[in-house]
Amino acid sequence: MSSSERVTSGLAALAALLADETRARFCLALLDGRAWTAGELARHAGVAPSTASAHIDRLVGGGLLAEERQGRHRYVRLADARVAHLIEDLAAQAAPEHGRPDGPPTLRAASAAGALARGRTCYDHLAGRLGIAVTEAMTARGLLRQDTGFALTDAGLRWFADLGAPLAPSGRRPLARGCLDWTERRPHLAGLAGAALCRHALEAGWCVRIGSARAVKVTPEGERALAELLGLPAATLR
Amino acid sequence: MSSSERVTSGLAALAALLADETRARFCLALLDGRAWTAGELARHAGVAPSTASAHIDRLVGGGLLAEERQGRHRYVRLADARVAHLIEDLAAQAAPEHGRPDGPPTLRAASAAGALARGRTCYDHLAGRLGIAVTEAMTARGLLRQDTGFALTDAGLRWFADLGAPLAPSGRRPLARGCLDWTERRPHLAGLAGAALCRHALEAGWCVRIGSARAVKVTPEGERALAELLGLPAATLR
DNA sequence: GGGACGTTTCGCCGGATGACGAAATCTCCG
DNA sequence: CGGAGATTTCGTCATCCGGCGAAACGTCCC
Repeated sequence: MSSSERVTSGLAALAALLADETRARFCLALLDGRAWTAGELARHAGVAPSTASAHIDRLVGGGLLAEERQGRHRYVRLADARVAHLIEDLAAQAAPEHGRPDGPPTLRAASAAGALARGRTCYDHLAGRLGIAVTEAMTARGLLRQDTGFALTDAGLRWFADLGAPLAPSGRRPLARGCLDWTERRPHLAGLAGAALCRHALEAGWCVRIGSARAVKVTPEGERALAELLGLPAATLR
Repeated sequence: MSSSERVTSGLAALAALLADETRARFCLALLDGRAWTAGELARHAGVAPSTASAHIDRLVGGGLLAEERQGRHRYVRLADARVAHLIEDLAAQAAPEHGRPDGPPTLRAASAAGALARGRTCYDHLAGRLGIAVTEAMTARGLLRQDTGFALTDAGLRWFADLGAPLAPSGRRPLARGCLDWTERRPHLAGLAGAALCRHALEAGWCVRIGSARAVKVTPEGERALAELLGLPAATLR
């Protein structure tokens, strides 16, 4: 009983951390995987610095955020991939049903900005249309198996090695896992492989971050590489 | 902006549902996968029926619970497997670090009640030592692959078919997924396959529920079956 | 040294929320 | 029909919590 007692209050306490709009906004912003300063978060959420400070205290205390102090700055980021995944899951569950009416918005999107794939990062891996497209292409090529769960195949392991980003099982984080995309409603590749792919994509110039949000856009080189390595038609990303 | 606005409030609202101890207790109780009446939940949590009623309203309204009214009873259960998984994930994250001191408790447990495996159900699949043992045995036998993610192998698919519980991909729920066990700190089999296995185990008399909690114990027939089908030594479950 | 800047501490205020009990509803069953 | 039991509605109360601004504290840089 006392044990179940602890689990109950632990769950409630953890949920309480995310139950406030300001703290929720902080966490969603931090899903970009980078470290933000306390002041940046305060401005982002539109609250006073003192208010933000107290919130950050609670989030750090609750183990959701990790902090690193540098001089007069207080940098915070999500504690680890597991926390990031948890927040993504919650956001996915909370996402409005968004039955997308295929009216003007779709048409406008189709005719819009050239090489812009509606992609974004989700903590440390690719998400959005781009993330889904890559994940589907890998599945179609037999690099990833989604029919019986979510795992890389041996061919998938080789593919990463050939890419120059060999995957080494490390710690508790799984090599591959599906992360439900809350805009596309389908899983995209997460886990160590997802992180490695995203890192490689940014380093190799396949895509670049745009703005301060989590958005990324595919570069021409990226289109070529994805077409060659995964058979992804450039049109898919536009 | 308005979109990110909605996501933020959605996340906060969802978290707020679980941020109350009483509601958290309800949800954890409902993890046994069965339907409880409003009164049962009220007694379980030690609150007045009127209080419980209001909480259930909110949980149902938030989509976490599904209700079914039968006469003067109001039955509620978790809305679906996804909600159950979310709650398990949160509980796992919130679980105290539980560095288990291997003193008396372990010794006592080792010498205790004969054929009692410390198993339990997690919504609709097996968890605890039993769930882990089964998952590990399936992995060792090549029925499940955990090194590159978490997925059944083709041999695993056949194993379920041979068992008389063929798996048919259905809807959005994945065939196999890892569910982090918050007492064992390792993933056990969840998803459709986990549910099928648990259902089969209960129907075939491999294990029976004990008490009103989520605990299950393995029967002698269960020991025989698990030894034969998975090479699980009976001692593992004791 | 001194000013600018980022962060924190403190005290206070107003709104939100969970708890209860009493009484009203509703359903079942004798 | 009428009583028993399950659930809900309503009014009330106490508490908690997030917000702010002012002032203090540290660090950086001129």
